[in-house]
Amino acid sequence: MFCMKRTADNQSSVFKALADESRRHLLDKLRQQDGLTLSVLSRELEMSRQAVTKHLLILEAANLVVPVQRGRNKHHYLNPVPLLQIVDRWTSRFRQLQAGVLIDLKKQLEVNNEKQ
Amino acid sequence: MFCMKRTADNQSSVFKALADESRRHLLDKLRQQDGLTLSVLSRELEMSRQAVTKHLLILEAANLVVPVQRGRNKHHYLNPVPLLQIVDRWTSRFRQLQAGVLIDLKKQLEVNNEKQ
DNA sequence: TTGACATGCAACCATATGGTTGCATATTAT
DNA sequence: ATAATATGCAACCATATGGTTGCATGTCAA
Repeated sequence: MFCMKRTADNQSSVFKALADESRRHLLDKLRQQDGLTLSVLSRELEMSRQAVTKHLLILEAANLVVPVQRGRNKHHYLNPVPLLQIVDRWTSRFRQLQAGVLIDLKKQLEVNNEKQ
Repeated sequence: MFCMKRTADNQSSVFKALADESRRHLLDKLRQQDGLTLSVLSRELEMSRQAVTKHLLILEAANLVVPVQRGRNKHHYLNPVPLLQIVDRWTSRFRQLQAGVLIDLKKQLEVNNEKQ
């Protein structure tokens, strides 16, 4: 519930967050080791701290990463829920087409041959 | 096979293609009715033809849409395979975390309470 | 207390992106 | 043939984006 409240509406922010490869690397890093701090992330991913900050803000906006301030350290925790929501939604939307793909491809190939 | 050959490597193009809402609308439109032509898409989505062209080029680069030229018409067919590949990959990557989410959230809340 | 460490914030920059306009080309229909 | 239709192509524009630099603030440890 905590992690659902802000993600249901705007799948846009999630797609946008996932669009950048650096941010996907960040997610992967956090998946390997959760709760990493800003400076650690910037060190290990060989990115400037400020760049990491900007990426993390976008990931936080998509609720994919939850920041926890502890003292002077900012820890980052992964929240897979928005990702899985998106995935489930788009899967159900397109899974049905999978069966029809072969037929479609057939159609396309016929048309292609027709033209060549 | 036909639809797999170019998508295995660069998930980047797929993420990029999905990042824009207009392109997601295009995919939805094609999901509703496959094989639509460029001008029809631009009419029904109330976008300029040139804008649609650019979006379709990006979708084609991600192999999410397959164009078929027939006479003076360019028909567009949906290919759900790259999407489902991405989805499966990222699902398997993050599904395992879903079980641990509650524990993580607990940890976060404890830390939050500790600070307040 | 004081210096090292972790982060926040704002300005700046180069490039990418989404979109438009104008013109050229190719195909269909009358 | 000729006009209407469908698309391609290139230049241009405003804004978004990813990234940097410099400085300020806040926290921990000696």
